[in-house]
Amino acid sequence: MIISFTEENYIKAIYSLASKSSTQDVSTNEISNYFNNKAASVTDMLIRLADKKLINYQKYKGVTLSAKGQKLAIKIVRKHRLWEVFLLEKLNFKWDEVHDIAEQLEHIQSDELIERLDKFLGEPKFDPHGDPIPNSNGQINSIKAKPLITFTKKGNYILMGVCEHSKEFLQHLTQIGLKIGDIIKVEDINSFDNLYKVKINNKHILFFSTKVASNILVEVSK
Amino acid sequence: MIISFTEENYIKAIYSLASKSSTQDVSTNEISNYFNNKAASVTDMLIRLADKKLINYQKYKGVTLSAKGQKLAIKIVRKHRLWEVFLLEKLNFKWDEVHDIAEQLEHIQSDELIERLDKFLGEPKFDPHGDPIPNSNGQINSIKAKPLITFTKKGNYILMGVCEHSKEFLQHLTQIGLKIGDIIKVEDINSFDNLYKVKINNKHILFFSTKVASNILVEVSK
DNA sequence: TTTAAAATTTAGACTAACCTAAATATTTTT
DNA sequence: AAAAATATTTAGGTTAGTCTAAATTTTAAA
Repeated sequence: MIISFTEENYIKAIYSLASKSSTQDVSTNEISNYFNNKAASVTDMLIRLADKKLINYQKYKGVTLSAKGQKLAIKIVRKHRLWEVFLLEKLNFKWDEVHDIAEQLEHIQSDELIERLDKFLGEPKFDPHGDPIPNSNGQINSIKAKPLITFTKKGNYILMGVCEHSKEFLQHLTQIGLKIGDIIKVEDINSFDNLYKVKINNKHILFFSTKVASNILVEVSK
Repeated sequence: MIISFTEENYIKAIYSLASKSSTQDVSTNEISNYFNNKAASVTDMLIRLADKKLINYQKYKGVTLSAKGQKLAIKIVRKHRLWEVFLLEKLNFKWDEVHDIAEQLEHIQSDELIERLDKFLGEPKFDPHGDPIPNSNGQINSIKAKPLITFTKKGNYILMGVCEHSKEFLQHLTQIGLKIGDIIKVEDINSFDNLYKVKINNKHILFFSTKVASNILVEVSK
């Protein structure tokens, strides 16, 4: 069965929206907001995706991915994240530059290519933003890291990833000198404005806004 | 200006047909044979490509690429050949496997990506089939190699490339133990059936049919 | 040089993926 | 529970890229 570029993007969007939202079903409006297109266009596509058995769709009730759709979504995510690693590690792109190119590369059709790329990169487990890379069976390491803001105690944390993936946010982190793997020592959390006073890699002091603190994923350092 | 995947393929086809044919203009029929589609579909597309100033088109007279179209074609060829090198050298694909995947990869849009890929690969001058890789300015090293069949004298030649790019032909060459760079010593050319008796790398004897001899590109070895 | 054959274009139709406007369902508010 | 607001679908239209069938132009042959 031929699945178009556009259909793949819808499947990925549904997967991503479902994982972010608390409810099971993804609504037509959520999808049209995601793509900045019209709800009518989304309905059109949902009918097509349902015909192809990629989603479970009931009029007015929203959609969930079928087993087949789920498998496809995870495969696309795997490809996207592997290509991001390639672009960063091999071609020296920056972590805020890799997403857009990987958006294109993820649609290349060749199972052999994915597996060889995976081996070439040394079977990485995480992409440059700290997101886990599904294995070839579609299994995904669930990440233990949580947003820094959920921690209210002083101590040492390690930066494991980000929730927010926008260029602007990633560039901001780079600009203040933060990267994945950095040790973040929380020295103080201001009780009035919730500002985090932290020391990075035992070197320089920074202050994290709640916006930063809620969008970086950390683990407690041992 | 947005140029679609399909439009790019037409530009590439016109480029390739023009370089193979003796006449200047490429006809509608040649293009429809190339794509195994209908002449009417081609006419439709030619009108669109002419609107975009990518080709010079006159009803019933065939087409040539405009300067803009030429530039685009060469860029696509550059991408295609660089990706082929990547697939062979880095991912260990065989030379008969790289074409189909490169057909997809050549449409990825990112000038930065091409230049970084080029550097990563060590700025290769030829692809796995011996075809020259255009540089970033669109200049192409013209190849001096000629089909073995054009040589009628005994002596030493080096296999520089192939004219025929089909999987079947490439697999045949691999199967008889021939690869680019091999030394071909022509020991005899049969005057009756034109069979070439050759010795490869001073080791094993082979016989080349005229089909093989006319589809491999060689240079005289010094 | 007129006729026959081949090549090419035009006309009209189809699908994918989008759109707008109108109709219908669902949810929220009063 | 009726009215208002919001969400969703339906109906009908658009463009890119394809098709078939018919018309036209060019080329080759008699």
